[in-house]
Amino acid sequence: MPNLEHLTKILRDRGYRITAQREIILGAIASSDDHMSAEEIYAKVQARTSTIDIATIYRTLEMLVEEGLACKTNLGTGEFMYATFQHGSHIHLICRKCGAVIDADHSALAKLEDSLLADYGFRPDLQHISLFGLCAKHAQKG
Amino acid sequence: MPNLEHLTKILRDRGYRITAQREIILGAIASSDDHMSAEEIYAKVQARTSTIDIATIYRTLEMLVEEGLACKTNLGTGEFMYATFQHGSHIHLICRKCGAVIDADHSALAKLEDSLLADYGFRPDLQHISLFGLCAKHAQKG
DNA sequence: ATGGTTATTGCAAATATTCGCAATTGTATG
DNA sequence: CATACAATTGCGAATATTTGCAATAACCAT
Repeated sequence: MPNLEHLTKILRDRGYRITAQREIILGAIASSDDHMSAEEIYAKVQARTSTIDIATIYRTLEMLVEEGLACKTNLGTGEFMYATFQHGSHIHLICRKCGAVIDADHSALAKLEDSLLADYGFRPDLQHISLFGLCAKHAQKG
Repeated sequence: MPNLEHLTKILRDRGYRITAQREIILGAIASSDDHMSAEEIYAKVQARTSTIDIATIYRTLEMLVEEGLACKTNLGTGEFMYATFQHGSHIHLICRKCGAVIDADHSALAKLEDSLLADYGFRPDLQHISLFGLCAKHAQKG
């Protein structure tokens, strides 16, 4: 479960500079118990210091995603949601009719992960993925 | 394989009005052999008539996605890609390190589809999904 | 401690997408 | 055919995200 110190160590090891801005942003993310939008992270950071720019938030999130330390997920709300591994693994099922979001158990992805690695050498990030479709209610109607 | 007439019939049956704008937009999508971004669809439509607004393109795409007639996919390029069922089913595997996009066979999703339906009553749209992770090259390095 | 290098940042602008609203128009009804 | 209703549209503005650039600063070597 990555905490702030763990995250900064990994990033330093990979050649990134640990700036004050990044420590604050990583602190905001690490202290959250749910995934957040960029705007929510920005608001949390602004509560601490108003000098950090929203562009820096986006750049830091992009860095975390590229390093596999966070996931960027589209839940159909018009903004992306970000989660680290401390937020646990699960699938977001989003109904394209009513917008309901159902959290599904991660185990359904085990076979998929195995076959993508075996067939393509591809190691998917499946800790937080979102799948669109029809919920039980709307699946019955269609 | 939905063509223009097929698409308009489905939409009319579901209570949508078939406007001239929609026919042109659907025509642009139906005559494409690959998924396109909203900007690409807009450019194709502009080649035919310059009166259709980009907001109308987005509204039409949202309608198609909500009705399950198109999929909205994030390939990490900074814009969403849209595909209909005529574009065939496959998985887009996007490397978060180098951005490479690998098309994987759809069969890996069969079990997932079955278990989501059985366990949650959720019918996922899996014709075009994108999964981020590490390609064979970068998976070896990590 | 100092200087150099280059990664990083704030800011403004640009891009992709969505929203509010008044005007337009497709469809249904008489 | 005419009318009414409400869905749809164009337009401008707003929002979410990304980009370019000059200034700043983290890190390393001396």
